[in-house]
Formats: sequence, C-alpha cells, structure tokens
Amino acid sequence: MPKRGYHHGNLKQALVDAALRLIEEKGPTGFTLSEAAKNAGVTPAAVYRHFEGREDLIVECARQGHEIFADLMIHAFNGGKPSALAAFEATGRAYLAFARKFPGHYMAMFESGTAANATPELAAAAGRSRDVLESAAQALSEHIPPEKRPPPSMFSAHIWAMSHGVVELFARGRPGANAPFPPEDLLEAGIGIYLRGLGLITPDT
Amino acid sequence: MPKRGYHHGNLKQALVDAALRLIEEKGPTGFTLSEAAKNAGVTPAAVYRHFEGREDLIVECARQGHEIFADLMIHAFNGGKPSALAAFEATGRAYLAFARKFPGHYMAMFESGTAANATPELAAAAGRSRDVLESAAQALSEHIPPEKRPPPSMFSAHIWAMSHGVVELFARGRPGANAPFPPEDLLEAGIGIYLRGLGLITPDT
DNA sequence: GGGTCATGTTATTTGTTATTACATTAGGCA
DNA sequence: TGCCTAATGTAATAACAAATAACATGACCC
Repeated sequence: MPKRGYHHGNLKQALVDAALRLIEEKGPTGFTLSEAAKNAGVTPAAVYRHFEGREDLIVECARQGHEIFADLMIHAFNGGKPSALAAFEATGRAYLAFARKFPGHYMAMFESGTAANATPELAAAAGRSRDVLESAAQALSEHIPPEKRPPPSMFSAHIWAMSHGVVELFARGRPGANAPFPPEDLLEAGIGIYLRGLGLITPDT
Repeated sequence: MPKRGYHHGNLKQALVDAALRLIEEKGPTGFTLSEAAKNAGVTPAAVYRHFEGREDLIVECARQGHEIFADLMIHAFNGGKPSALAAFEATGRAYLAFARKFPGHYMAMFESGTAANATPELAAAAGRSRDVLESAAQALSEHIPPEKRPPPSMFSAHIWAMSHGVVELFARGRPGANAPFPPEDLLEAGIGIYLRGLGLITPDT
C-alpha cells in the first residue's frame, strides 16, 4: 500500500477510474464528484485542478470509452477477414461484449445525458467510433447488388441502432426487467434477419 | 387567472406536468424536485404529500408515458387493418411519433435511469406497452412460414430495439450530433429490410 | 539553496433533497 | 349552524453536493 504524500501522482486517471466504478455501480445520475474524489483519496476541490467540473469528468470517461470502443471494433472486424460477412458479425458481437465488459464507459458514452460534442476531444473520439462501424458496413455492402444497396452510413446506422437498442432495453433491467432471450442471441438473430433482408445471406440455412 | 387559495386543487397532476416540461427541457438529470414544485406554484415540501420523493415523481411520469404509449400503439395497429403488414408499419411510425411528441414522457420512461419495476404500477404499465407490441408481432408473424418464424416476442424485441436505437442515437443530438438521415426514413428503411429478411416483403418491390 | 508553479487543502457560498413540526382548509356530522 | 378530523400546504432545518477563492506544500529547475 503505497502511502502517498501530499501529491497523488496520477490523480487525473485515478479520478476517471473512480468515476467509472461509481457510474457502473449507481448509474450516471447517482454518481457524484465528491464521492469520486473521496474514492481517489482526495478532497473534492482537488478535482477542479484536472477537470472543469462534474460534467467534464463524465465527458472524459465517455471519451476514453469511445477510444476503447473503436479499438475493439477495429480488432473484431480484423480488416474483413476471414470474410466480410464473418467479420461483420464478429463486430456485432464485439459491440455487445463492449457494453458488458465496460458498463461504466458505455453508460458515460450513451446514458449520461451529456452532449456528444461537449468537447472537441469527445466529438473526435465519437467520430472515430462511427467511422469504424461505417467502414465495416462499407466493406460488406460491396457484396450487395448496387441497385438494392443502401448507403453504407444508413446500413451501419441500422446495425448500430439495433445493437444499442438491445443493450438498452434487454441487456439491463429495463422494460419488464426480464430479458426474454439472452441479448447475444437476440442481437445475433436480429442482425442475421436484417442481413438476409439485404440479400447477404442465402434464403435457406 | 384563477388565483388559488391555500389548496391547489390538483397538485399531483400539476407536478407531473411541470416535471415533464422540465425533463423535456433539461433532461432527466437536470430536473430537480424543487424546480418542479416552484413551477407548480408550491413549496418543495408540498411534493412529499403526493410523492415519496424525486424518484417517485419521475416514476409517475414514466407510468403515464407507458399508458399513453400503449394507447397510441393500439390505435396505430388498428386491429391489423387494413393488412397485418401495413398495420405493423404504422405501429413503427407511431413509435417514433410518440418519442417526438412526448419527449418528456419518453425520457422518463427510457432515459431516466429508473428501474422499470420501481413500483408495481410502473411495472404493470410497462408490461402493457410490451404486450401491445408483442401482439402486433404475433399477428404479423402468422404470415411467415412456421419453420422460419422467430418467436413473436423475439420479433417484437428486434423491432423495439431498432426503434429505440434510432430514437436514442439519431433522433437526438447523440453521436456526432448530426443525423445522417431523417430518423423516420432511417427507421422505415430498417424495418423494411428486416421484414424482407423474414420473407414478409417480396424480394422485388 | 532559493524561486516558481503545478497540485492539493481548507473554508465558504449556494442550491438540492429530505424530514419534522406546524398551519390552514374542506367536508362530514351533530 | 358550528365543531371535528383528515387532507393538504408551509416554515424551518439538517445533510450533502457543486463550485470557487485563498492558502499550503513540494517537485523541479537553475
């Protein structure tokens, strides 16, 4: 237990980590700046040396979340190997895995009520997330006959919307608190039906 | 202007209405019980005669939202007339219309961070919402060959997830603050592709 | 060894949630 | 009519969080 002196050493990241734990535990609403400071072993006022306030701390959590998210998506898509379709489906699974594994980040990103363009840094990170999904959709859409090919940005928006909806409605305790199906299965089936609608999966199977 | 006396007359609903306006305006996070009380022309403590606290007031907003929502969905589905497919698509549009027309209710229902089963009353109302969507899916799924028919609860979960995702990500200022498409078009196209994947729309059109 | 600046603390102000004790009115009942 | 009681609103207060300012400490550089 490294008893620290007057200076913390790496307070900024320690505050982010504490905030993420609290957000995960009590939701973005229940999270308080004071408690995050206390958990980091510091007085509330010290937070203002590193962040403009409560909101700014949440924004930094969201920003780091978008960076992790984009990296995970890139890794899952894996340049479209072994096939564009398989890579795309892996990306969908990775979406849900991210929401499960980094709930604090996910909540900060999508449930905190902070504007996506609260800061230029956040907007940039969020843009990278979107670009990753969109380029995966772009790669896959080249296998669709051009005349029935939706714009890749619409394609990816559909997948993103369904993934996000599954997370929000069924991967937490939302509507009836009872998920009718495992979210992973629900999302995989939904994406499968959607891709079939695009002609990307053979009618049989 | 009916200057009221000591008693308000219908404070409970007045508080709900004030809360809904505030939630719509500043998000579920920014909403405070004190401000709702002030807008209703009453001291904060009076709220506790009608609600257990801030959370309970939000829950009542969400409950009323679910009642309105279910009624709208029933009306849009219209017993499956003129056709199961057309009625289903009308239901999808009604979902988005609800989110647009009753943003305060929608936020209280899905973005407030309150548990869906915070009270038995809320759980009942939320259950009714779910049942309405599910029976619409049930009616439509009878037009699908049984061997490739997903359970209606999964079917409706997919549609609900995509609708909710579109609202959250693209009908507000979320990811890059710029919606690439009008949300209505986005959702309609997405549902169309999904239904085609189920074989409910002919491959050509 | 001394200066300087980033970093953390103490103290204070303001606003919100929540609780308690008290005041007022409405409506039933003699 | 005139009181009694319960429902409803107010006042006062405590506990806590956000934000800010003035002060203290020590890390780093010369």
